[in-house]
Amino acid sequence: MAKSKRKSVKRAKAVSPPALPGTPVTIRDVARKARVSLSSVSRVLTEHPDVSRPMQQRVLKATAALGYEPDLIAQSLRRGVTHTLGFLIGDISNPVFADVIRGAEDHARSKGYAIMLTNSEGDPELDAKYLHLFLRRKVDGIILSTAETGSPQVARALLDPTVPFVVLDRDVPPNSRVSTVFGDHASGMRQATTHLIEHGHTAIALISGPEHLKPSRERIRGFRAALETGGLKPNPDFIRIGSLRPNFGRDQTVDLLRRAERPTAIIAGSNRLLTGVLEGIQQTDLVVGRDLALAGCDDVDLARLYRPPISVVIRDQYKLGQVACELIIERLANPDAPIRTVTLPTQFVARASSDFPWPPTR
Amino acid sequence: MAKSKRKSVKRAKAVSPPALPGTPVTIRDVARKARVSLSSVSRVLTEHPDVSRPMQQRVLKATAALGYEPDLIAQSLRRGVTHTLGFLIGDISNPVFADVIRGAEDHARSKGYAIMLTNSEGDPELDAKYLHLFLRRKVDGIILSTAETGSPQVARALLDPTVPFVVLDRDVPPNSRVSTVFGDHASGMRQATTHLIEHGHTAIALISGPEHLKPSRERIRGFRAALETGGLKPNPDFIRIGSLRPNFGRDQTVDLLRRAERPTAIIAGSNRLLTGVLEGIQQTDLVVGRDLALAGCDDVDLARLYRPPISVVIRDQYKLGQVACELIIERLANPDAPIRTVTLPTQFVARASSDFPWPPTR
DNA sequence: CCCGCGGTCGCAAACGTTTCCAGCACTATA
DNA sequence: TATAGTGCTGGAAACGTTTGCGACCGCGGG
Repeated sequence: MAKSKRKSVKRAKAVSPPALPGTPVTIRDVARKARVSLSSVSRVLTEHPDVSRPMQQRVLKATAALGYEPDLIAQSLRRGVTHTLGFLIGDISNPVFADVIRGAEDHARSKGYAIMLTNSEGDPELDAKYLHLFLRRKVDGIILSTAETGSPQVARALLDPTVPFVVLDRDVPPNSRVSTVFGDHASGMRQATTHLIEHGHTAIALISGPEHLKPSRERIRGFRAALETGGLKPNPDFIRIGSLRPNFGRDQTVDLLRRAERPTAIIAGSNRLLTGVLEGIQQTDLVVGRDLALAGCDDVDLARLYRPPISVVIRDQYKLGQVACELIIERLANPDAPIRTVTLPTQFVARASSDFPWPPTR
Repeated sequence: MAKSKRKSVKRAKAVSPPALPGTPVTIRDVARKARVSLSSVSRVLTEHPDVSRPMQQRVLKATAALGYEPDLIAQSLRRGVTHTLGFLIGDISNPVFADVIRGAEDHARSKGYAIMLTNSEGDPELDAKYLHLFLRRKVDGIILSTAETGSPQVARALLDPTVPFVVLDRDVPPNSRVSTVFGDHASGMRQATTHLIEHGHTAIALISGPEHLKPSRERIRGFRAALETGGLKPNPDFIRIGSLRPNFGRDQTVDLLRRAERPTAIIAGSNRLLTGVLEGIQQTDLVVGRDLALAGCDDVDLARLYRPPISVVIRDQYKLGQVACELIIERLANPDAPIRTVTLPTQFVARASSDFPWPPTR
């Protein structure tokens, strides 16, 4: 192997930005150019202490000259770590998830992790299937925001997880060894309900998702608590518990508003229900802010820009994603770190859709 | 050239099948259990023709018994293919991207690909940086939906791509060897403008993003074309070209509506501008559907549920993501497949915000 | 003079696959 | 009977890293 000693101009000083990745320059090429062994190159680049300064310099120069960058796949195989997190999302169409993903992705990236995203479209079987795929892809941790109904296989995976898990706003089986992040939905809903009571409403309806979903359950709890505190007896007919789908919100709304004793205020128990509720209201001839008061959940564009603007229970969705990531990376850095449960606050924001006295002065 | 007599004692021979649940089961365990060689196991599982039926059966049985599944990282390293696509998104907060991602992810998954998502938050430098990271992670292809302003490094990567690229709704440098998917924004905007003209409007304003963005440029083109066809002279003061940010929409709207000769119809040239335009309108005392007509782009919840519902130019966002994925996977399956440019249709949907005669009969 | 000892470095064995290649036992053809 | 296939199998070399281990060197202490 005769090597033409190409005394090229020492362009070490000169910038060497080219060599786009994908070009197959391996650690072997660097070793050859620097006239050292593979292991030495590796040690220099991983900042192992056993490197002399002269060699370090030679290696660094060669690395820069060739534009070498370690192959992350090979690194993963050897180190058993992929620096990748899986984010399993049950319903990506929900606009709040844009923020959650953004929060998670921002934080992950800042810590050198990439996020692999998959969407189970509300199907519990797919939840299990894609979870499995994540594990086969050897992700280092998993963020789980599952469909409405849990899957037994997913539940089993949570009992004895092989990688750090964090579950968003969902119940987990007892004795699960996973972290969780919850929103304090009860508190926000309580504030919203109290707000309506204080403005004179006594016939308040809640349209909510199913009780087996923690957020819905909490909201119902907050709603009832506020009624009790306000000295109102809950009218069972005004509590419509069913599904999170917009159609449910629409149908229940139409049904509520068409009866003789109709509620004077409606609370939509999720942002997707809110769109249904609005559709339902539009099917009657009633006008929000005049004929009835309305409140919803999550600060989506729709709520903020509707006319009148709609009061909502807000939470920091970006932070939700961020905290989820933090919990995982914390456990990745220190495998003995404890399982944690974080509860994020919610807050009611009054807007024109409900912030007027009832009955309306006219 | 056998250099050393490799008499290394395969110590693995002695190890017994581990029942420890934490221990990963590898192809070696399967081979041992089925009493065949590594290569045979691999051949069975990759459905190589050179396998006898008895051996196939033994291997399959052992595989099932041990619950073996190939390590995807090792497979990637060996095969040089990761079955992963990178999706670089400039602005994940934009609600239309939920559908785009869903379309891409659904299709990718159905073809055995996973999607790695990253968000550059509109920063061209981050675009370049994360693109680079994707390549280091050895993704098989990249979907690019970049920030408003392109990065020179990204542009350079498009000229001589190392993996299949597809660019969404953005100009690419001449001679780029990448596929693209465009929306036919000109057509939709032309329909919208014509609709307004036919309803009696002669003073129509367009608030648009910058001309260096292909979608904005196309929309402006469609707008002008419709005016010309309708025999109207474009009023330069009514064409506000600037940014896609909601604040721009708001400010321009306020400015337009506060002048003596105000437009009787406004078209928002993107869904994000629409939110700004609505804010702006709310700052005046004008009412959409009575004092002015309004149209926007993209069928976001806000437009559909606003009161009155807002006319929009729609496109199939889910399909946008899906087609992007298809183009990449097509080229992955057949590396000689040609670069393609796909244009997806847009369509104007008239709603109450504009679907009334002007001047309004009253 | 010998020994031990940091400080460096290279060799080669992993990590878990796929795949080239050679070898074997048959069978079919000449 | 020799020859040339076939059909199936195992060995071993990759893929590009990291890292345990041993070796070499120069040096100071006994």
